[in-house]
Amino acid sequence: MAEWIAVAADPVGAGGRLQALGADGTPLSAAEPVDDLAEAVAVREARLRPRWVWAATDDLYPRLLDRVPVRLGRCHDLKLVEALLLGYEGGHGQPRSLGAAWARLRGLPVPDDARDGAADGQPSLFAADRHQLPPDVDQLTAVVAVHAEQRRRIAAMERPERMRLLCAAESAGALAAVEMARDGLPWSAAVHDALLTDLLGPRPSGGARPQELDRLTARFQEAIGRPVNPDSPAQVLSAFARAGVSLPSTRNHVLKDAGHPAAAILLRYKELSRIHSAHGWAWREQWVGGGRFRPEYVVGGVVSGRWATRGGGALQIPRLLRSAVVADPGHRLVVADAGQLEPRVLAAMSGDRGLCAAAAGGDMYADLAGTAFDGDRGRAKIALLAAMYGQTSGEAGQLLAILRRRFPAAMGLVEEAARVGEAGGVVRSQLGRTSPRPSALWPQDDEETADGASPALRAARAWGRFTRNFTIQASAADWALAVLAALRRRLAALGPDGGAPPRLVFFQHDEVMVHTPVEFAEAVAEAVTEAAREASRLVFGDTPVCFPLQTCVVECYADAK
DNA sequence: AAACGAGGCGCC
DNA sequence: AAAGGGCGCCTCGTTT
Repeated sequence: MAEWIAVAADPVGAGGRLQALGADGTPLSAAEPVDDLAEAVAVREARLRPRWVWAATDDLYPRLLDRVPVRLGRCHDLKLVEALLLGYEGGHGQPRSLGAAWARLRGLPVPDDARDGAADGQPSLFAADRHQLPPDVDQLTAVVAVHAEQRRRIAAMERPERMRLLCAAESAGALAAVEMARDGLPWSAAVHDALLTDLLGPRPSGGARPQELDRLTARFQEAIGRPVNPDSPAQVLSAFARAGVSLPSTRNHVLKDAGHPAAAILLRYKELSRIHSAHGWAWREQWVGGGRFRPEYVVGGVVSGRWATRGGGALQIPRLLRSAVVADPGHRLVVADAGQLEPRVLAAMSGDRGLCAAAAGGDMYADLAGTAFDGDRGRAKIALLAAMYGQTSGEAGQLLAILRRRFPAAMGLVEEAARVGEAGGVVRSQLGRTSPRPSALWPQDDEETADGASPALRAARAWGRFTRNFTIQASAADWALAVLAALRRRLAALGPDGGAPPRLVFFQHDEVMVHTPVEFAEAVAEAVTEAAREASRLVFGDTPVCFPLQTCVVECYADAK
């Protein structure tokens, strides 16, 4: 019956308290103590499918899952919502814990989030500490009060329905993040090992260096004529200088054009060295167990709404290693990737007629090339990326002039976002996620320099590029989160009771992966397509822009295209 | 010994 | 004319 139920876990033990809430957030009944919170939540989930209201998903949901294998449908994460609302209200960076929100509500001194368990990774002894609540404040009371206040704040906004959607999607993402961290990404140690051995030589014992890295180091030193450490950019630069090659840096694109035989060897060394140090045997020991790679996702870890990860570099799995991601026997991976998401977002947000027409089809860049760039798809792509990132150097400058002439509304949107940022203002995503303000130190000194670009001016322009990109990147994240939430709900409806249901196992900005028994694979692929359609309508409304989610069913991630 | 910024590169 | 946005994590080399 109750659509919303507030939850607080007891400081010690398995118990807690629940309280049903009405449509405006006010309690419908007295708080109900329960001995086994996880069991009580599971029972009510099955019966009522409410939206669970609690201090922080990353704190409570894992503890529930430790006791009962229940999957919850919906929640309202007070900490994540508080961060969204604070940002919207211009208060980025303020403490967002339950205790901080409570203190602001009551006009009390606001505790900082420094000892917030979720923030520093150090779980504190008592749940009350975790949420920064004073010892004399009842947690459930605070949950109910802060929740009601958050709903009031949302209702007062210009577009409350959009912020509600954003809060729901962010909270659903928090549920998914906990579940994905527990389920893990299928990872074949055998395939990974074969790959490493093939590239680096047999696994060295102790802390020894792999054969191939030693061999490449020796070859590089011979070619450059000095015993330099290839991992030291400073040593490498001076060695090249002594060999008569002056380089501005040791970056890949510089080395590619260095015109010295040692450069090619060094490039290969750097490629393999990175694999070894970032995703080698030591990495696997630390992050892979039981055939699963278990990273920890940090929802709300990026101001644009993208997720971050803690440990394991889950969002940087090298393409080279994707063959190690293999479905269990009898299972498949459904990999879905939103192609050209950001330019499509730009089209939908700006409503630019020409760009919308291009974004109605399957390959925007190709379409654009045909209408504005003499059939040159590569230039069309560079132009659009430059518009969204604020690039002006090289050929991008000319291409931007074409965009400005042909797609004035789209260019107007990103240029206005840049101007706002340069002036120290904030911009918002489609659903209302808000950019931070530039640091308080900015803009101060404005001493003119010879070329006219004072430090303050350069900083302002850099911030303009940030707000320009934020508008697009954060709106793309809005859409991706909405897809994730919609897909998660559809998957829950798919799975059998008791058996192994389809599971979300990976989410990376504009890409999702589901691990599923083979008999559900086609249904999962269908669910992905429907989730994309649903998210597009929810986030962008009635737009001609198409947001295709390319989906493929594979046994191995490397086979996804 | 630990902390930090810089340089660099993986992913989107 | 104007030096392309976001992240995590590695190593180096210096500072504390």
